[in-house]
Amino acid sequence: MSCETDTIETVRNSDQRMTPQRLLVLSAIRHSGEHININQIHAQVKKAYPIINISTIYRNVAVLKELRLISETYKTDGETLYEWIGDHTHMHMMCRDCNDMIEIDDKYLDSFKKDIRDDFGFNIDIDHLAISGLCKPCKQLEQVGYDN
Amino acid sequence: MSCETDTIETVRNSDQRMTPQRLLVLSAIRHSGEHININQIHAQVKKAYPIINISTIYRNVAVLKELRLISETYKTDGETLYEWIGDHTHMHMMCRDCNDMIEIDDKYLDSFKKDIRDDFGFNIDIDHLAISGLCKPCKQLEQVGYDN
DNA sequence: TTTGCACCTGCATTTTTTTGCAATAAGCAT
DNA sequence: ATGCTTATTGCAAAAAAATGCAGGTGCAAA
Repeated sequence: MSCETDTIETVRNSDQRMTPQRLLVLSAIRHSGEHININQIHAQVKKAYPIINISTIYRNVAVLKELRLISETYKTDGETLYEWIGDHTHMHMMCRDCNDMIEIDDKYLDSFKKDIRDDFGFNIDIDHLAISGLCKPCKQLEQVGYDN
Repeated sequence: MSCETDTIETVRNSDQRMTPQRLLVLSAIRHSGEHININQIHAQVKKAYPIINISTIYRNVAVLKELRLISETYKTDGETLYEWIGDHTHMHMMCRDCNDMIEIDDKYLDSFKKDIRDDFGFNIDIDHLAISGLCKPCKQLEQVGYDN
């Protein structure tokens, strides 16, 4: 896989080493459908490398996040999810009632980002935010007067 | 303080009770300058109520957050901060290099919120997000070719 | 290929956060 | 005021996450 090669280069070019453990963490995240949490990564990596320690997972995830190869999303219910940063960057909207998450293309942020850059000089990362709110169905339930 | 009265009503109207512990957590957050973390809340409450348990702080913070009296912000460096939700709602931009945080008025989100509501029916909360990015000074350093 | 240095790992330990449970107390109704 | 129901608390214990350290290992340079 050539994309794997890019990844390895990215890691090496930054004074970091590509260890088997790190590679496994990386591919667990990449090959999971979309979002994956620490325990799922651990379980996945264990299949190929049973003795790996959970702290190694934590530390590798921190490194990969730092390198911006993966994104970290704090769900509003507390869970932390990781995701491969591919080309279709997006953000997350999470419903505060049903906890459902929808993905929204980054293009919606374009003008917001521009305003912030113009007025504050702050350059927003197209990082993955879990923005909380009320999804359509829950909003409708609320309007019907059906409390919670 | 009449505002305190409103708060107490909010709590009572939702099947929750206003205990001395809860009130102290509430005012610790309210009277802190802006952001405050769990340990700071704990330390603050202890002054008036020395035997309070840290788990009580965690649980009260969760309740107050649920009631939307306080906001919870995950900084990109991992720290979790709490803040009283007053009238001047705002969001946070945190620099991924220097970790400095700036506050930005919610009005900047208005058109973004409208777009999301129109296209997805999702109603974004004016919650406090810590959006990561590069602040002006760090961006300039980067452009000078001064790595990290 | 070999060497050397700095990064990484696993393990043990500490710190932080969550949870179960019995006792307590808030606050509504009488 | 008093009693009753049930949320809340403190404590202990569990679970989750972070950290220190000594030995192992990637990998660039010789």
